[in-house]
Amino acid sequence: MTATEPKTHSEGVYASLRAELLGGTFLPGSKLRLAGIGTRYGVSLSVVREAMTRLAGEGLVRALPQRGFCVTPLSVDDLLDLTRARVLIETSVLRESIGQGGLEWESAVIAAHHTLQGTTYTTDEGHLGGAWSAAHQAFHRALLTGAKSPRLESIATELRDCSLLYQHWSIGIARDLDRDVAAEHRNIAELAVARDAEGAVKALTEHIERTTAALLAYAEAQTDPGRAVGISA
Amino acid sequence: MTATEPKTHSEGVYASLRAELLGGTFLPGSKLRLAGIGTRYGVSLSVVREAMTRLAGEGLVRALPQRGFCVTPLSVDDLLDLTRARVLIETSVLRESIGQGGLEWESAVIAAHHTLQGTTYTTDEGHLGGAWSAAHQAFHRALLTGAKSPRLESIATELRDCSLLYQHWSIGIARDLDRDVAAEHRNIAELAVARDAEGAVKALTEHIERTTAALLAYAEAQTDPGRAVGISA
DNA sequence: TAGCAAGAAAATATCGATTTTATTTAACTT
DNA sequence: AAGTTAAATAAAATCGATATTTTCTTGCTA
Repeated sequence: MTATEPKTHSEGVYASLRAELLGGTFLPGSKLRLAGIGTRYGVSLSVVREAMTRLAGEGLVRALPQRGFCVTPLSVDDLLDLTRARVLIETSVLRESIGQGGLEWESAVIAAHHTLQGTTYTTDEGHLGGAWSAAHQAFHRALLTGAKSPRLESIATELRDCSLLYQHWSIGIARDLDRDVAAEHRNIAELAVARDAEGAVKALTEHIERTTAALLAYAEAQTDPGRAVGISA
Repeated sequence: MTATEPKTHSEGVYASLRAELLGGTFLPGSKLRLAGIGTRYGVSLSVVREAMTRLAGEGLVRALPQRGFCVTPLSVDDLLDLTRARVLIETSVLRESIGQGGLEWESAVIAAHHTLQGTTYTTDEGHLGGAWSAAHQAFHRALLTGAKSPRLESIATELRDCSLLYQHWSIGIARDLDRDVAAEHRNIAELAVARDAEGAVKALTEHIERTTAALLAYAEAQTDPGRAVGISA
């Protein structure tokens, strides 16, 4: 394991909580009681609060003044906005990445793709595997590293993390796309390394939008019980 | 005044501290002692810490594990990256804004521009006026509201706020650009409202890059004492 | 005098308790 | 029985104090 020892207690709780959130442990919109989390991690309220504040800044959690924190509630509107933002930013950065990336960038992309390919998609319980999620994020991140823009990279990553919150509530349909997704990734990687900017951008756009479309279809299938899976109309 | 009463103590300190930071009160890179700020605002360390954590999330402050917080240090590299990110995002959003904005958007742009025009650029002491800064940010924000994308708007605003940190350390040269800046704003507003997307994008790009160029020239003029104004090579 | 080490001082990170605010429950009115 | 108010409970926000860690100071050594 490459788990760097957290310098501070708060940092550790932040990281763990973040992993839980991105792992789909909590129901979207559900309340996060500070005391409970504090005792669970064996720390004081202060450190939970600090971790929460940080997560709120990233948009994974929402702060409700005088009412604590809750997991960011999902909505169709936000999913559409999020998708739009992701497409706009990730494609722009990918274009620059392809234009400026060197050999080390190509290698990173190929390596990340290889790792992704070799990682199982779901766990036994049918949930998104943590390892796959990590590899997936790493792959998309690698695509953008050629642009050498820390700011843009981190913005893109943050948005991608947010959209991960949505993906844990649709694993049913996601399974149907299993084969497609792998092909899409291979396609994107190949086009990027071949320096076909427009092709890669198109493939990435479709990749992102296809996921959203699947999520929307799933949300719609839940005619009324949108609440049940945490997606409010 | 439209100053909404802060729901929570922490919120109030956060807002005040934020205003101070964007107002150029502190030297970039300087240490922010929690105890001092706490007593100054008459609150406990906890609330200062929470405010700081939030500001760190926005990039206005930097958290140094076990060593507290400092104002985000400035660097030429970061300024270049920041500019690049701003140009990329702001122009993309502006394009969409011009494409989708309705009459209410046009009105908002015109109103914001009018306010900006009527606001004094600097204070007596030669510092950037708080009122002008606010009007300036509001104008640039108004330009993007037509896109109707909360996420993209807030990302753009956050980046613009970060770049504001740089602008307080170059007011000397900024004065030379006084007339130009006003003309640039008028130009951008007119092109946007006239739905000349490409023209507006070009004008906005130049506007942003011109400011950066001025800052870089200023930084370079400070041959050695980059440290003195908080800009490290 | 420069460099290092030990001790003192200061500052941060964390805790446990208090105060304040929201939420639930229960009693009461119409 | 529905709605409303009031007490009781639970939770969050804040505080003041303690434990750690860093930073500064001072005295020593080469």
